Amino acid sequence: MNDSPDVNTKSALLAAAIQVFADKGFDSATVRDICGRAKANVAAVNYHYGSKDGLYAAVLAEIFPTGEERHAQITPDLSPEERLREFIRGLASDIFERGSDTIAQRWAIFLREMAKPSGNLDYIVQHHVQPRADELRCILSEILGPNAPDTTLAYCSANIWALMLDHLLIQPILDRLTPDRPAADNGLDLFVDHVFRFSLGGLKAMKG
Amino acid sequence: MNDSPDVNTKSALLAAAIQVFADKGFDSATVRDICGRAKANVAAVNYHYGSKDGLYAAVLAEIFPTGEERHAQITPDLSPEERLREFIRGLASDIFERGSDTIAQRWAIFLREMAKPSGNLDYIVQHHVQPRADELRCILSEILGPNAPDTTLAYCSANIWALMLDHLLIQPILDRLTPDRPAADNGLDLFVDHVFRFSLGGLKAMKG
Amino acid sequence: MNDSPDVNTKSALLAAAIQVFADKGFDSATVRDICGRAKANVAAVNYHYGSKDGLYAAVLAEIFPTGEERHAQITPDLSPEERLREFIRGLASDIFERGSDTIAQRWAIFLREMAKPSGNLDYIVQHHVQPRADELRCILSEILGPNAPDTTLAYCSANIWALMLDHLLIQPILDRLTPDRPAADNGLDLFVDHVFRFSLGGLKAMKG
Amino acid sequence: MNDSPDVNTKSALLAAAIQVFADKGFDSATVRDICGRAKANVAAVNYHYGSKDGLYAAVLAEIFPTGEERHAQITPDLSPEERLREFIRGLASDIFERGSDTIAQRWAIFLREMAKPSGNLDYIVQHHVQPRADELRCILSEILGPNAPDTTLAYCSANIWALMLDHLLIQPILDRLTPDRPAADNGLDLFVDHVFRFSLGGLKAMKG
DNA sequence: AATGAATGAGCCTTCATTCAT
DNA sequence: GATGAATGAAGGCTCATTCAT
Repeated sequence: MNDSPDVNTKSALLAAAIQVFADKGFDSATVRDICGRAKANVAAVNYHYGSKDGLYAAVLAEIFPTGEERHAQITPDLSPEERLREFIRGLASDIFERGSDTIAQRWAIFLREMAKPSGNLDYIVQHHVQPRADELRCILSEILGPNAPDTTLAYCSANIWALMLDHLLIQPILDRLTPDRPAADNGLDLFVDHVFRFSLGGLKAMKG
Repeated sequence: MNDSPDVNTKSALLAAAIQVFADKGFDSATVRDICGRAKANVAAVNYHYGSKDGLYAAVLAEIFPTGEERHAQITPDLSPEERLREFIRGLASDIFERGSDTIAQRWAIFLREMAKPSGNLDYIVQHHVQPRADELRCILSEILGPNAPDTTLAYCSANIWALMLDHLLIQPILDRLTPDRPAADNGLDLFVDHVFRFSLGGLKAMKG
Repeated sequence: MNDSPDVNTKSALLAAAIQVFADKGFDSATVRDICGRAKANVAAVNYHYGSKDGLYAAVLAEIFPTGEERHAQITPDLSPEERLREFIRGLASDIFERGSDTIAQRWAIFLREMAKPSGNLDYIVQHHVQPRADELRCILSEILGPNAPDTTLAYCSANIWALMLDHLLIQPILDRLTPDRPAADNGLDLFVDHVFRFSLGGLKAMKG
Repeated sequence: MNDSPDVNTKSALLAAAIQVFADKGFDSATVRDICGRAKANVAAVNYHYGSKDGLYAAVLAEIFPTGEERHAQITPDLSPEERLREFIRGLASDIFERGSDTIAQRWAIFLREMAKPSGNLDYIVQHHVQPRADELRCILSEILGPNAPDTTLAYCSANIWALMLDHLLIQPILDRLTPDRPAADNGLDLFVDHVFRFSLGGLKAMKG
């Protein structure tokens, strides 16, 4: 894993930056903090990434990879409903699988980016969201049938995203509203199941 | 007490602060900017609100009023379904009614607060969210029937919130994903209708 | 004691100022603090005393009164040695009599004024120190005899002052050097006695 | 390591700080002033010393060195009286030797520290005063003999300090009381001689 | 006679960045 | 290739003071 005694300053910087940006947000994150955690010089960020913005862009590129590698795995011979379930499960495990810190940090950064989009949101949407959105739209299109108006399709697609993402967004509220609720990440299957049934119910209602 | 040319520095400060906090976020907002827009001295914020934090707290208090004034208006003789529709309509008009800038700014601030909760989120949840959440839960409880498990109730409640709020959260994404989609705020009734049908479908699916 | 419900703002201000100036020094004292303790408006100092400097001058005038009222009490029919003892005793009780806070505060202010003389030191010296210095010089002159050179007289005078005052100046050092030493103010007589004997010994040595 | 045109910002900063702190006192000294005199950037103080406090601590450490280097020079084969004279002479030249500004500034800072002790007084006393105080006490102990009570020893020790230091403290007063007196620093030997004789006289009086 | 509001200068500190080595 | 030193702009905040009432 080690290229040199100090691990490789550039990637240590990146790793530290992910932590700090996720934790503090872009504005409140400081170059000094990042360099400190990476055990690097204050000037290291500018040296390796040109600027704080450059580092942030690099972080996004690292954390939201181009995403070509996924999705193909959903076998097309399943029924659309089954594929919806798989889609939901995949997204859910992305969101709640706290095993890897990287995932948690990705969503923290994502959320912030949503709350105040920087120029980099384009990048994220294009490379990370778009492929999944296309996949979902394709599934819904099959479920709703060919006659479903575009508006309905768009709305429903957004709805499913909503059901998933809001668990992300809303968590701080739920923490305060019902502090003793069952943790979502304990019962991932339960959650996936629920969202799947609710979504399907909603979709059918739109169809009928 | 003062309608003089500069209207009242304290409230001018508050108004400016709402704008700036909504636009830049707490960290990136500067006292100087706020005072500049309020045509007040740099020291005015500290004089009137003690500190930047104090001003922020005042902004939240202004923008998320204690909320006692609402909710009673939903007549209890309506069917639960009708009441759900009314609830959705009310929330939707809160979110999308762009007539008053204040509402847009409130949600911008709300979103940021969600992405990085400060100590003030407690306040918002308690005074603003809690009453509405109670109301929704009450409605859902009637729709789902007395036998619905608590988990389901909690999930469904969160789901409805999600369907509403995510239009807020997701807008920057949709802007990039499908820039030419029909604007939600043009067809408020359409949106309300959709969410209502989708939700009801989902709820029924949970019940059956 | 009360001229009006709020005691008389002007003198309340003065009393508060003495406390604060003694405690913090002129530079670190703040008008707000003083007004706060006097339960007066922020503008009160400027209103009543023109400025912070004006208030400080008033404090000095209050704390170092013109001093005409004293000294006559030392009966001239005592021997010069006895009069020296009385002088020392008088000064010592001024310095160490902690019964009245005013005295302690006076010396605190005096010390600061010595460490960095402001224009007001002239005032203090003229009104407060001069009369005592004259008295001491007169006593010493008798003890040393008419042939003592002026230089010696000046030095000796300063020496006696030194023996007294340094207990003021040096206290913070002694506190750190020998924290468990016998407190000077417990044995005032002891202290006076010592200084008297030591001084007399010194004086005789200068004479012989 | 650097003799370049600007000599070394860090030490230039220190030199400037000594001047300014001595002249204005800690509270009234401004970082801007110090940096200005050192021809350094405003941020230089924080960079090199962490804070204004840090710089002040560095100044004290510079100006009151640990003091191990002295004292040994007084040859133990002299009589106690001779050693007392040497002690007085050494202290006097410290205090009045205006050849080096540093010494004058040291005492100015010392005086202020005495008038309002900061946490750093501990440092000064420990490193600078303690060794000299021990030395003096040792000398006095020999002069007063083994039977002298501790109190007397302590008092006498303080007395000698007083006779020396007060010329520092009292100078601003004397300037105003007898502006035309012979300057002490012109006749250093005279002053040393006087203090020595006066002290010895006092000590003998305590002994007899 | 007295005050609450407002002011502007100035404080220490922190920031991302650049420069010389 | 990488760094310690240095920079200047800007940050929030505090201060004594003034002004309109």
